[in-house]
Amino acid sequence: MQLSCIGIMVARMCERCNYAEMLEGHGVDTTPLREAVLRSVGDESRPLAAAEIMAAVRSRMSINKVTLYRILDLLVDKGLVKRLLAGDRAFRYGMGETRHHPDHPHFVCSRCRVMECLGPDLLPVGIKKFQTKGKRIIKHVDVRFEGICERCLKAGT
Amino acid sequence: MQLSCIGIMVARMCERCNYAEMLEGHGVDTTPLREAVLRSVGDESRPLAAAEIMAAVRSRMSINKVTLYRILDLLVDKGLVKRLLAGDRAFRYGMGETRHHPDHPHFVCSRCRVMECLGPDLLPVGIKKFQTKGKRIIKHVDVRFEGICERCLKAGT
DNA sequence: TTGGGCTTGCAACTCAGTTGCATAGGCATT
DNA sequence: AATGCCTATGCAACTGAGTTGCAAGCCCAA
Ligand SMILES: [Mn+2]
Ligand SMILES: [Mn+2]
Ligand SMILES: [Zn+2]
Ligand SMILES: [Zn+2]
Repeated sequence: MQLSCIGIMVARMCERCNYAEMLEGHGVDTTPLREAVLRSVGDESRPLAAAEIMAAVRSRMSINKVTLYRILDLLVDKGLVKRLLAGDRAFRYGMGETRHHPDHPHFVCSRCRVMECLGPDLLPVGIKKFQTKGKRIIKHVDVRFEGICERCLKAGT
Repeated sequence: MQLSCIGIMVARMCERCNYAEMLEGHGVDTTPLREAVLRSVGDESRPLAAAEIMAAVRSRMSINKVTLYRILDLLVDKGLVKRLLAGDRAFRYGMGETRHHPDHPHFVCSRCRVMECLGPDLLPVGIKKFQTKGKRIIKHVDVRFEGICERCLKAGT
């Protein structure tokens, strides 16, 4: 089923994800707030700042700022969510790697600071072979493209 | 002349850089503080946080926090210095690209958060070809390796 | 029913950087 | 010399994003 062909289903970005199930699968007890936070991240096509996640969760239920940050810490810690750097002082949060969501680079617009996901095919080759080089241990590689996004380009100067 | 063969010369990381000259060459009037900030960045082999730069400058002269941030903004704006992301909330500052300092990726230790420069040869190939792909304009690509540094490995658990 | 461990909330705090406004020097114009 | 303007610097107060400390509520086990 295509995402573009329907109305009510479009609300969920990833219809293959059962968020409660994902939580339990990673050893995290499900609570309404945890599920709502994970859903807010998973339903978006781009990584969100904490303030955006808070707004999304609050459109459905009430949540405190501290609780949100604690849930995000937990989800990042358990690998369900990935904390990303956009170049400003606010972290972005996107879904962690799974079979459906392979590792991929991101693009950040230096004008509006919106972050977008790029295809995994844009991950430059030759990255894996550095994992063992030198005396340091390399755990992961982060590739971030920066420039001007389509929306800002259209908006002109 | 090799960096490793001498005593007194070792203090300066880059003996090819005349910092006052670099400032003027980028259209920035030289002042003692600007030169000291640029020197503090250029003399280090790794990118520094603002607090570290402040300590380095203050070992030679007096500088206010706001002045430091304004000088860093200016140097970044003029391309003399590059603002880098380490994964915590503090930016790091390293020398901008020149003939002597080509673009290169960085490594950040997720335990101690120290950032190190890696050789330009570790820049994965195939990055340049994405510059024109899609409707967005890509200005630069940032590659960041993360893991455990040599010092933290030696220090054990 | 009592106690311990989670989960959440609220207030206060921290850290890194920013803003507003004042002061001081340099140079040109009168 | 006096005036005005422009730039560089300093000081105090502020901001935004995230953190800490502690209390309250809930669940289940003993
Ligand atoms: Mn992504
Ligand atoms: Mn570097
Ligand atoms: Zn944009
Ligand atoms: Zn380390």
